[in-house]
Amino acid sequence: MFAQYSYLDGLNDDQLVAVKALDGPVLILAGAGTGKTRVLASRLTHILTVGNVDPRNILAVTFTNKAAQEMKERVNAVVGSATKQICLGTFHALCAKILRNHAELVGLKSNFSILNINQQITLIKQILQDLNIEEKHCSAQSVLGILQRWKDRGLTSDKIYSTKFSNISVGNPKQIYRHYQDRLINMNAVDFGDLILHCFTLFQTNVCVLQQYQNQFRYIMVDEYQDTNLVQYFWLRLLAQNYKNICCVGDDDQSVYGWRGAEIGNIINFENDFPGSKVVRLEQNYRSTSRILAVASSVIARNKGRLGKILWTKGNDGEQIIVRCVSDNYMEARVICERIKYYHKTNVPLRGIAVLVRTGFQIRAFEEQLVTLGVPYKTIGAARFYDSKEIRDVISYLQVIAQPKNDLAFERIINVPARRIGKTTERILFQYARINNICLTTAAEHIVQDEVLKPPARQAVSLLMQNFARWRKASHNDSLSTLTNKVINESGYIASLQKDGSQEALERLNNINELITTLEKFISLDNFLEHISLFAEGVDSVNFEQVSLMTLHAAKGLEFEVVFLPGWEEGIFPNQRAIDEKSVSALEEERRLAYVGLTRARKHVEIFFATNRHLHGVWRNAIPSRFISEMPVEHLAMIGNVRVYNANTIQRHCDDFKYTHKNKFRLSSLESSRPVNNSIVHNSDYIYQNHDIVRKDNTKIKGNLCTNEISRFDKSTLEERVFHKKFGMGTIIKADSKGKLEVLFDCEGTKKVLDTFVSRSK
DNA sequence: ACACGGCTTCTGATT
DNA sequence: GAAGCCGTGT
Repeated sequence: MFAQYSYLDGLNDDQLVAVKALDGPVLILAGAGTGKTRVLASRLTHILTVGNVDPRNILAVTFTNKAAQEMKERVNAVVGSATKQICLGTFHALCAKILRNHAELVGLKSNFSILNINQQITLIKQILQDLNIEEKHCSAQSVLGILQRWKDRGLTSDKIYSTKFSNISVGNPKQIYRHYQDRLINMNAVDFGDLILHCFTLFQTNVCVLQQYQNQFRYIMVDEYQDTNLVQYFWLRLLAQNYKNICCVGDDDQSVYGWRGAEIGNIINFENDFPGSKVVRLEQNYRSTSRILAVASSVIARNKGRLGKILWTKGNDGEQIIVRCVSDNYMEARVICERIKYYHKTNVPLRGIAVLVRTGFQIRAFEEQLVTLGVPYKTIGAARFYDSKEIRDVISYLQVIAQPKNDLAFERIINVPARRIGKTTERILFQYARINNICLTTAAEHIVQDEVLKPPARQAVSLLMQNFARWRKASHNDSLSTLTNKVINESGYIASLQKDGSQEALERLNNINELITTLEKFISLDNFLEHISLFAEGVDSVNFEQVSLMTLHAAKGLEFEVVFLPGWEEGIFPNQRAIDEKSVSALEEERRLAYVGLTRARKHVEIFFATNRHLHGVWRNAIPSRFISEMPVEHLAMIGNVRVYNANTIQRHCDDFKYTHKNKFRLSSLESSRPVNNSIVHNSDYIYQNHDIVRKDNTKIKGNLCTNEISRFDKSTLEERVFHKKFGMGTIIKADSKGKLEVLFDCEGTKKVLDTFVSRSK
């Protein structure tokens, strides 16, 4: 009966069921590569066509901007211009939109700022200082982490009764939370968690507003449901209460955002949460070879508490998965780039090749190697354009113009470039603002009328305020780029960089020019500021012939013909923190990431591990990831000196990691399991000399081979002679077990130095 | 007010 | 190995 609808062509039976089930709650369990996005887009089209629904009555929520973009494109291809009217976006973007319409109901103004992570940290630091809590006892970051987790669970500060989630030893987290929220409201600002939480509060406390949206959204679709957190679930449930037409799509095996508060329980319990729901499983895989599926399934099968799916394919067996052991991370980058060239020669387009890493910093080595080989690549999730200092500065100016209460932005640029507003003046200004409970801009405007400041300072502040008043006025008429040009010229920002004249300053000037070019794309200042708050990445360059370098997280939802998976070592992947947590759930999340990585590939997977890794400027040895031992050997091709450890051995080794302080762990007894020295000695590119690794080509001499020992110095080594690069020869007069030394230098007197900065004199 | 040096932290993923 | 923080010196 639907035969006339071309968007249904070629869907399999399960997919058809999923597309046609429009009414009531539906859960689509979509395994990797089972055509989920296609089903989602078809379903949206079906609602519009068969259901004859106005696009404005559809809410489509995704988790990432990338997914939102992709869905927009797919739906647009079928239904055209109506797509624009669908309420489609990430949770955060949609909530921000709703909040701006009703800001005053939660104590905000509609031009509120959205703080980025650094601003959040700065704010927490200020609050800790206000409350006389020393950061030694609780770092701003850990405090923020706790607040975020509370927000993820829908807990406003008045709902915090016990502090059992917290490991803060000093201070009262609830009190910090309250102060933090007060300051945010004062600054007319929110953080990421607030976007959802405020919106949820808005719905709870304003029935009329809630009803308005409940009535508007006749159909709700949620992508990546496994990644939603508790407050997002509450939010969805409120909105779906009226029509109950909610369709959630997800895969419990690809839930990898637990660290951000995602509740895998949301998807596991869907059938209980939404009574009368239908569940559809998509299990036919259209992407990978059966070997890849077998390996991926074998790994993920070790996880407990899955909903359970069995992926199958009509495709070929394909080739074995390659597991390659290399001596170190530099070699790893080199070999992978060689392999990229190899695949490229056999007619795999570069865009079909990806290197997927566990952590962002790994990307760099591949970038360097690809640059030297002249292979084009693109990175996703690496250092971002909007993060550079000069761009942040310019944005702060723009924020102060559009959001006068944004104290953090004001603080950032109050003396940038230097305009003789120093620490003293700043302090006076801050105190004035706090005492009178006003924002810095207002405080500055007041204070220049008084005699509080000495004339030079007063004049400097006055000039700045006049500038801002003028720019603010101009912002209503000028185009965004004209305004920005005014700001960077009249503030002296450009002049200070030109005066500097260094290579670095030139680069900064270039960056600013680039920013001004991108500004042309935005229709207003507000529009631009919203964009940079909610969208991590700029515009994706057209993905022509480029290799993709990205994190496993960023790769979710993508597919490639060839996938390289470097760094499969205990401590890297699974990540050390997941190992340290010693919880089953943390490791299971790592395992799901492995599953995501493996299932990105259509034809070829190559897994790498290095026996030595240069990390934090120090050489460390490593053992293969336990995930390698979880894969069926018959599907693997092992290359190099591969030594696979079984899970028990690994657990024992991991127990041997001992904390000495904070995050730095040291190895105590891995003597018997060091493939380390062998592979170095046998590797033709390196020479192993006196505990140092020296490259044969003499390019670099880096660190010690085994610096991960207990400090070389203690009480027994007092009086010993040491050499320091800066201070020369000296005698140890104090030493603790953690590597802190006090040395009496022959020429420089007594200095406190670290173990790692001195060498023993023979 | 600002430069400089010593030291610490980062590198756990994203909105 | 780099960026950022803090204390000290000018």
